[in-house]
Amino acid sequence: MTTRVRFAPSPTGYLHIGGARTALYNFLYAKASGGTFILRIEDTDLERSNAEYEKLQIDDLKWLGINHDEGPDKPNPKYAPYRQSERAEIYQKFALELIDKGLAYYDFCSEEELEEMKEKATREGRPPHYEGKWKNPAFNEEALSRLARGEKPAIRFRAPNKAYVLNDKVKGRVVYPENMVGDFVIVRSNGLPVYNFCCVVDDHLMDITHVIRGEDHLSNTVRQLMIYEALNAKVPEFAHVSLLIGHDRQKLSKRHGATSVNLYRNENYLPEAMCNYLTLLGWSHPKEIDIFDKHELFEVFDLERFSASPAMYDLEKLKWVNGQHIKKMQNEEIIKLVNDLPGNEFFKSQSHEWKNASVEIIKQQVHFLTDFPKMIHEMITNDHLEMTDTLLDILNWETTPKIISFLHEEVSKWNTPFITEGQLNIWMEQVKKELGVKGKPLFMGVRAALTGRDHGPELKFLIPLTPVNVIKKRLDQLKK
RNA sequence: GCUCCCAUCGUCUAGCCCGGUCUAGGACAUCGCCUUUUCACGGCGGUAACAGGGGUUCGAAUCCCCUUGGGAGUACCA
Repeated sequence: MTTRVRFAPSPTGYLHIGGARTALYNFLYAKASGGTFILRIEDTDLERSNAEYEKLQIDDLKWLGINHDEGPDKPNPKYAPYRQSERAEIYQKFALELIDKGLAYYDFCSEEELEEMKEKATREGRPPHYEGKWKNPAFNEEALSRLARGEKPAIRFRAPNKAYVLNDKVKGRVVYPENMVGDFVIVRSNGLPVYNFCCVVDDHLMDITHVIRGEDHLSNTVRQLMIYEALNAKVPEFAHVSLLIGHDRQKLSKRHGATSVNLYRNENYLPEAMCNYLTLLGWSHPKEIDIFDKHELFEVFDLERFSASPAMYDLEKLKWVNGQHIKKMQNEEIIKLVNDLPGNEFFKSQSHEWKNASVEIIKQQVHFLTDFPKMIHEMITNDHLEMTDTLLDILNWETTPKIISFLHEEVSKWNTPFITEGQLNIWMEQVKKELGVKGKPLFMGVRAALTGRDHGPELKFLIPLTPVNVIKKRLDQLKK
């Protein structure tokens, strides 16, 4: 039997970092085991679900390169549909079957009655389990007649009073003691089924073999085990991955800042870097390496190397990972991406040769794609002089004004758009011989004169990339 | 409250299942040095952890128990 795994988000918001991580783990496991990765939309909560969010989440997954083999947009007729809201009859049928078998029953209790029962139980120190009259089979007939009259009951599952054991791939052996949960609702009175029920029905019908999901579902799993049993369905393997937490060690949520994938997408983080970092939050590579592409994991990913404890989401390491991926990228690829960045007209207008040369030096020292335009502006196109103390100091050296005068004259004679490295060397020689300047005063003086800065990449790389008219403007200002 | 889960450097983690090879390894961050005209990158090095207490054992980060701390669940949410 081939492996079938699924990611089952609720379209109630943007794709969350934690969701992306779960999706990624499922995707990787499918790839590693030659299986199928399925996207299922859990939209039974009509009030909170929204078709727009479904689309946005799928977009974000696609951006991350987490591609599903089956889903609402790629249906396999054998398993479709993939939206729970479109599977109502299926759940209805299964629920009715459970009622027939006496494993579930209609519950006509009102919200108030339920609330009251719960309060009473808590007051008396009992677990707040359902104890309403409809649990009693003696009321079956009354239930049927009220149903015939058009009343709308919920359907409640009769929770067996016994212990359950789960052999979780991450948590190990988990024992749910008997009486841990009471009878729970599987179909609401409005006819819509509830998560714990449809999840099992779907996983069963879709032949899901491994359920990889967040640890927040671990307690709920006992309910699902009960339903698998009632349905006489094969129980899949479970892997409950630990949660992502914020700096306060609480479950990661909106108040921790940027927790939606689209935020990182908008800031031009590399999707491959995001995946890389997310993978590391709870899973470790057998060779202990920490920079890799998804496809490099297809061979080695497994369920055995998950950490059981929660992981703190930390931007610092993500920043570093992103930088590492930039260094790994081909210049051509970077050029394409940088070209599309906003506010980047200068870069776009340059020759391919120029782009390649600038990318080559800049990629060595940045962490983000957006640093490219920033660096280009800062080092190359900006003709505004920033008078730092260090720069002022350099300008006050007795040799510097001589260098400025000399270069001012030389550069003004220059009329091609760029200065060549060869020409720069000639000038350096001339300054050295004719003006008698060498060492630090030479390099810093020339740097100050040509760049108007006290820092930057090596001059021999930088100057051939800088337009002559920018250099001229800088020299004009310095001359005064 | 009850139930379940978790516990190694500030952070992510290796090691734990199959006790000795661990004076606990790697990575991020941090600090120092080297390289560089400067910054960055890079290289080298440093600081830094087995939550506490009991067992079991010749020997425990590794096995068991308790305590403490953290997390999740306890819905006609997912």
